[in-house]
Amino acid sequence: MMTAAKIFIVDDHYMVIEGIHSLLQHETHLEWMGHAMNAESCLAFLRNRQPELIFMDINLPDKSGIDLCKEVKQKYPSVFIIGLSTFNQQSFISRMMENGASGYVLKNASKDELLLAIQMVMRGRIYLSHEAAMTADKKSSDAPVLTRREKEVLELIADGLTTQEIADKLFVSATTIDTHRKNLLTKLDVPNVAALVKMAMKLQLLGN
Amino acid sequence: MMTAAKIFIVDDHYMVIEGIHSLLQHETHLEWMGHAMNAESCLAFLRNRQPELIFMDINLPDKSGIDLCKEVKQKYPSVFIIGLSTFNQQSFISRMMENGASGYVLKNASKDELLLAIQMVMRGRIYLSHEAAMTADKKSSDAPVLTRREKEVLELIADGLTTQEIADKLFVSATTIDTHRKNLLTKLDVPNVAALVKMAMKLQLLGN
DNA sequence: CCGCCTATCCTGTAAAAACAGGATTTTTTG
DNA sequence: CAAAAAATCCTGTTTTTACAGGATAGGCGG
Repeated sequence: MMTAAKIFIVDDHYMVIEGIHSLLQHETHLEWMGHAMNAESCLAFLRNRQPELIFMDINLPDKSGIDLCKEVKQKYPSVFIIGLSTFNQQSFISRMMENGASGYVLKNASKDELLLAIQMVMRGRIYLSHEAAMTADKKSSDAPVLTRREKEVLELIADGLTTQEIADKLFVSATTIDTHRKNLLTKLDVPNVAALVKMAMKLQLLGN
Repeated sequence: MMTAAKIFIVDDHYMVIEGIHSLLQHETHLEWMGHAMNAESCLAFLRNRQPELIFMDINLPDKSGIDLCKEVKQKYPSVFIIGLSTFNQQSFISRMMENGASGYVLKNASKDELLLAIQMVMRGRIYLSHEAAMTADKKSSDAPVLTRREKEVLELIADGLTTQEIADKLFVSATTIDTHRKNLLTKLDVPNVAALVKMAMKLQLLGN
C-alpha cells in the first residue's frame, strides 16, 4: 500500500474539475490538492507545492496544455501528467505524450477508468484511454505528419502573411519558406493555400 | 417558495454528470432525478418519469442533442431544456433554441451561473450563458453580410479552385469572379485568400 | 422614380504563388 | 557513428492573385 497520492487538476471547465473531484473525493489513497483554471495559476501553484500527478486539460485559455505539459515536465520532471480532453484528437494526444505526459483520458471516462489510469501512471506506466487508443491509428492514417517548422509556416500562411513576410519573421530566406509551402501543399495534397488552410482547419492542424 | 424542481441530465461525459450533480446536490430546492448517457435511454426514462428541467448535451453518441431536444419538446412540451456544450458554437446554440430549448450554458459555468440559469428557465425565461451571449452578438456584428453569390464563390475558393476555374464553373467571366474575390477580401478585411479561408472558417461562413 | 445593392464586365500593373528540379547543411535517431 | 529526416538555400518559368480604378445593367424598396 502506497501513501496517499497527491493529485492536482488544471482545467478551465468548472464542471470537469467538480466531476473529477467528486469521483475521487472518497478515495482514501488519493489526496486532492486543488485545481487551477489556467496555465498561469498552475505554474504559480507548482512554485509552492508539488503534486505527484496532474490532470491537465489540452485546451486552456492562456496556453495550450501541450506547451504547459512541456514546461511543467522541464521544471518538475518527477511529476506525472495525464492529459484530459473531450475529444480523441490523435494529433493532440501524441504531442502531449511527446512532451512528457504519461497518459491520456477522455472526459467521459468512468470512475473505474480514472482510478486505473492513476494507478498505472503512478507506477510509471503509460495509460491511454480506450477510445483514445482506438482512434489512434485511424486519425494518423489520414492526417499527414508535419514537422515543427512546417506547422509554424502553416500557421503564418493562414494568418495571411506572404512568403517574404514569413521569411523575414523567421530570419530565413524566402526560398526556404517557398520550399516549406511547397511541401505543405504536397503533404496535404492540395493545389493552393486556400485549400491548404481549409484542409488544415479540417484536420485540426491549425490552432485559433 | 416553489417546490423542489426535478432535474435530469443527458450527457455522455461522466465527469460532466458528476460535476453538475456535485454542484447541485446540496441545493434543497432541487431534486436530482438522475442521468442518461445517450438519447435512447433519455427517452426511455421520460416514458416513466418526468423531470421539469433537463440539461442536455449537444453531442450525444446516438443522436445530436439538437434532434433530441426537438423530440422531447414534441412529446413533453412542458419540460424545460437547457443546452450544454463545451464550446460556444453559435450555430448550435441557435438551432438548439429553435428546437425549443429555454437556455444554454457552457460546461465551464460556475455553480452560481448554473443556479441562475435554472432559476430563470424555471420561471419561463430564457437563459444564455454569458460567454455564449457574448459571442452571439460578436458573431453577428463583426461577421459581414455576404451575398448569395459571394458565399458561392467563397466556397469554391476554399475548395482550391482558381479564379478561372470558378468562372468556368459558374458560366461567368473571370473578371467577375475577380471582383467577387476582391469584395470578399475587403468585407472580411484580410489581405489574401489564405487568411480569407481561415477567417471564413472562424466566422462559420464555410460549410464542410 | 431614383438611389442602393448586386452582379456582371473591362484594362492594366505589380506582386505573389505554384511548378520544376535541383543542392547543402544541420539535426535527429536507430 | 551513419543513415534518415529536416531545414536551409538556389535559379528559373508560368500561372494566379492582388491592387487600382473604373463601367453597365437589373432589381428592389423608400
